[in-house]
Amino acid sequence: MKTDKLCIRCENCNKRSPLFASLTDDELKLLNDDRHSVLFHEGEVILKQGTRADYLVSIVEGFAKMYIEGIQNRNLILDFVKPWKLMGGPSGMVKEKHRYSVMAIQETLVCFIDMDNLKKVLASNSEFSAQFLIYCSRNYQAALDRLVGISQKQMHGRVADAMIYLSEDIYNSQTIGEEISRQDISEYTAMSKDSAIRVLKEFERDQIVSLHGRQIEVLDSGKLHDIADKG
Amino acid sequence: MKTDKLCIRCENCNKRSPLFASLTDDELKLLNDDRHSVLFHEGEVILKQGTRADYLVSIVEGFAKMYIEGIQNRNLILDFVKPWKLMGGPSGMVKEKHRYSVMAIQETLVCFIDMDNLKKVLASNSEFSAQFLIYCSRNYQAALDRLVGISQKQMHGRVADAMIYLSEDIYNSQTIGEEISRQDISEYTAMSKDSAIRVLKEFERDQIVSLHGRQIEVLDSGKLHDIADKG
DNA sequence: CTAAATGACTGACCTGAGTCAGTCATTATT
DNA sequence: AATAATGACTGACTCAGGTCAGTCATTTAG
Repeated sequence: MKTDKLCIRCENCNKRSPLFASLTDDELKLLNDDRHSVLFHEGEVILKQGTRADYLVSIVEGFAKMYIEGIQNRNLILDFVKPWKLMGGPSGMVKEKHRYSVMAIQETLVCFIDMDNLKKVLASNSEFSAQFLIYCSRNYQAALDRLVGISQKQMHGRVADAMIYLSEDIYNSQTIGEEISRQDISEYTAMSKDSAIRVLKEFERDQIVSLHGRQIEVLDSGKLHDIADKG
Repeated sequence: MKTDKLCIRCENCNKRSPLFASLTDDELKLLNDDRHSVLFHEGEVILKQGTRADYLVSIVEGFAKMYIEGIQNRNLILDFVKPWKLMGGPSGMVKEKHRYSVMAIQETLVCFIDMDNLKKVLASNSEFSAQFLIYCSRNYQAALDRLVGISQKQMHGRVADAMIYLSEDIYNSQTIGEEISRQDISEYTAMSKDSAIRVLKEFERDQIVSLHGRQIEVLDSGKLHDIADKG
């Protein structure tokens, strides 16, 4: 594990996480107590479902997936996460175990922030507390959206959703990188890997995407949105 | 609409909502400004998806369902709610429109609390703010649980989940009341009404439940849990 | 009192989507 | 260089679960 990339002084990098914008220097210092950075390699588990939620986890650099380990070893990917996503907040609030795992998809630098310190800052800074509440609310709403998508759309709609999400929100590009496997797509869309491959191939046949190995290029974003809307 | 049941003085009834326990009398008074109670009849919409989230909604008496109006008029019931459930918080925080509707299943008394007043109290009372955050986190976690249940369990498991939820969490009784229709069960379990009926009938055949009209009596809660766990 | 509407229920049918077995190409191992 | 392992891909088969058409019992409306 390399150390040269680790954040020793966190005051700077904290300021880049929009949520931390409202914190005073003193409050940032408090968060930095017991804070530590760790570099994870591809495939390594950053946060494991079932462990005690003692830390807030912040992605500083890299790329990871957040997933629930469900029934019979089936995973459900909740989100692909990049800087400056925070994780573990909701579980930390209720003093429970983490309800999901996080795994690095690329080399990923992560900061662990002590939950007790977070709570102190939440109690002392009402603006920060309001922002944090907004962040939790957005998580909730995103979960509701996925609930509807997964329960009411069929395969084509769900894959279209995934393509839109990945290209527009995650990659900000027509090209979805090769770090996303077919298996990942199937776990994000709640379907079997074979079915995901099949649908992607149909999209390629219909000139909606083009496939270069793992890399996926969105050719017709309009059609993608149509399919996603219709279900 | 009857008025004799309406809460004119809310200080008392506020104290029964566990979330409000940490509020001072002054803060309660602030919440009670612009607060109003309304009695809804069965089938009436208490809160409509898409309207501005200006109020926090609190169920004071009665029984309602919280549901998302999804694609092609298909609904997804998120929750059956009874006193003292709060709703509309997450949407209110992000100053957006409500992401779900709420409909009275029985005659239901509801309090509307002004969102701006709520925010003032959140800012002034950090203990309340922490409690509110916990409430939002629990909502989020419940949504994650449903996400896994709906995407990874098949019909029998999902209906078993619904029976357990209704009898253990909502009715606190082996008997699920006749205000829950088959359609409601199908919208809670994300399946067609016909399939829900079919599964319930199989459960009856297998002595797991007994059906008396709309009323459902849980006979073998152990078997129900087995089915729910296996998926 | 009759007619229409509603909701539980059932059987027949059909299709969306998972499973399985296997090919091919690429990468890792010895 | 040969072998094993991995992951994308495909076709054939199966089945869970949705749709449809219709019955029956119970309410509601005229």
